[in-house]
Amino acid sequence: MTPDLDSLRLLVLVAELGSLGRAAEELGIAQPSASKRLATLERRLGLALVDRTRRGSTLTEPGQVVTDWARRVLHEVDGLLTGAQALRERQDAQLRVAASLTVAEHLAPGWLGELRRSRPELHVGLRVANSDAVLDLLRRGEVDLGFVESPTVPRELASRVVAVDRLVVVVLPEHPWARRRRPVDAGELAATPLVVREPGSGTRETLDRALRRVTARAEPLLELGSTTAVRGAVIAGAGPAVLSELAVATDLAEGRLVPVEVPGIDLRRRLRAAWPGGRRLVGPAAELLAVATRPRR
Amino acid sequence: MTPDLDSLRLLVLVAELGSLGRAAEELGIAQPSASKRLATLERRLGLALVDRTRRGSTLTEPGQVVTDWARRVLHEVDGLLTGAQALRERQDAQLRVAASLTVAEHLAPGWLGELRRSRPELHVGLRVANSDAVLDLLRRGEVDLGFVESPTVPRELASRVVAVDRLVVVVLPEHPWARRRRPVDAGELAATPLVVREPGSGTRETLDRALRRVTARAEPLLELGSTTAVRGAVIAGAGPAVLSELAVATDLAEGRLVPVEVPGIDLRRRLRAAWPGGRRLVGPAAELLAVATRPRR
DNA sequence: GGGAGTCATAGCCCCAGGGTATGACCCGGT
DNA sequence: ACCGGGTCATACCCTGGGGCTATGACTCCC
Repeated sequence: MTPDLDSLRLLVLVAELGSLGRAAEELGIAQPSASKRLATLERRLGLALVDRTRRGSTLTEPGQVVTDWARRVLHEVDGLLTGAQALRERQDAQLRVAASLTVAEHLAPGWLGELRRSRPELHVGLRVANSDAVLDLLRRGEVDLGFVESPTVPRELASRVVAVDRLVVVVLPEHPWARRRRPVDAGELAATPLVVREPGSGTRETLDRALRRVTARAEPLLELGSTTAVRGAVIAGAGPAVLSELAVATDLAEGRLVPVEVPGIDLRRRLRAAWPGGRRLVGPAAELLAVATRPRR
Repeated sequence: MTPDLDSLRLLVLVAELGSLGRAAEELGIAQPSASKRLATLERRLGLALVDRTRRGSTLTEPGQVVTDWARRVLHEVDGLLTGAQALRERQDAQLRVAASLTVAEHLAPGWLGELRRSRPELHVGLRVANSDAVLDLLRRGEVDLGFVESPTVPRELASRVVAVDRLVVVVLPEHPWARRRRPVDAGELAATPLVVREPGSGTRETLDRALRRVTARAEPLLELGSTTAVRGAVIAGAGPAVLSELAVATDLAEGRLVPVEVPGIDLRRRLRAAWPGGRRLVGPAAELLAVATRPRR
């Protein structure tokens, strides 16, 4: 029922090389194996994906679409694999990186993948820790570059903003806030019981700081220990929540969750790279920093 | 080396249920199988992902990150699977949909997945065709709802804008346009050889229309027959290109490509839903339309 | 009419991953 | 103190998917 990733890889290669045999060679398997593999993939999906002619194979019209979907799957898989490799080599690597959870989950795989495109031989080690622990690792010289989401970094470390994460208020599409014309204001948000992260988490702190001025704060509806738990509660219909835009980007894109604008409060959160000493970064660390600070949308 | 998808699914379930045995039950396999599976996944990735205690299993710190990455992979896989199912059932389904390639590749899987959340039993069939062919299918009554990217629809069909796709000029981060302060203007864009789609494609038409006023048009650098081919050429360093924002969203997010602002020209393209007759949509078609037109970012 | 290219089929073999049976351990209740 | 209910791991067997080689069918081009 579920296709396996190697078959998807094969499909993409066939699409790019135009020949089953050459795709097989690229994958390091024999041509008949590839032939059989592709046949079972087609059988599993119930779709004819490639037209086999005597002079090469081209995608059918459903094959084109499926191949594009397969590329997206493989892109995520590659992120997982490079991320896992970096986690595995966290101690002895040429470039040792530490990142807070938000950065590690959403940004680091992309950066590492991008870095590997230009420096395939570079071994990068990744450690995940909360922002304070990342700063500690930097001070003790156990990592070369860190990514934190805390608003300040101690003065013995150099730092630079690499991205701005925005917290967004999200509700289900059925929720009254999703349709409302008049925007929700800060007072109303504060007076509404929300699904939130536990106190002490970066997300919660940013929210509390943004609502500091507002006096009438409602009790939280639910306090949960992870971003995915909060997201799950919202989708299950618990109520509105405040979450990192990075964490709900695909939910927003697909309309599963709806963002609610709340004018007048600042829910932005700066994600920073930090490194030891006042000295200029050189070598691999500088390259990763360059990748992370590239201009975006 | 590459993990298989069922193991990733198992990992996510363990994370959500807190118990290996319950996850196994959910997957319909025996507990020892799940135990072994998870062990081999950990061996393959070289990471301890879950802490097994005598009263349940919880994720380790690397396990949390990997699980989140796994969720992203599975999300894409689910899109592929629902998409493939819809393609397979394109003829006899309760709701027959036709979509242009752009919509089918980037938007349809999400919509269908979302629709299936509320209506699990609904069979949806999907056909992929260019915009003109979609309109034909609608006129002949072979589909109930269509999605096109053409600027107009014939008056015997009803329609509604569901999304706006923006074409963006993209270059590699090394390209001079990526760093430049002074924006690129329409004349300069038109005078620069670009990697573009072939004449007749929707993307090319939108670009040509936007640059219609400009007299000095350079010859294309390359004309390629698919969006992915164009994207590949840009990444390989061929030169600037104009591509749908939907197609390069992840490239932009990860800094692999850099968008170049070109003030003064309109590269937007409206994606529309269309359906037969002046009558109001009812039933499944109306539900899908509602999903597709939900407010976004 | 070969030669170079495509892909499919046949037959063999191996191991990954499934299942059952069972053991080790922890915890809580009686 | 002990037993029952919960956790997960190990041992063992067996099946099937997917790898390989050898070969055939076919096309196109020179």
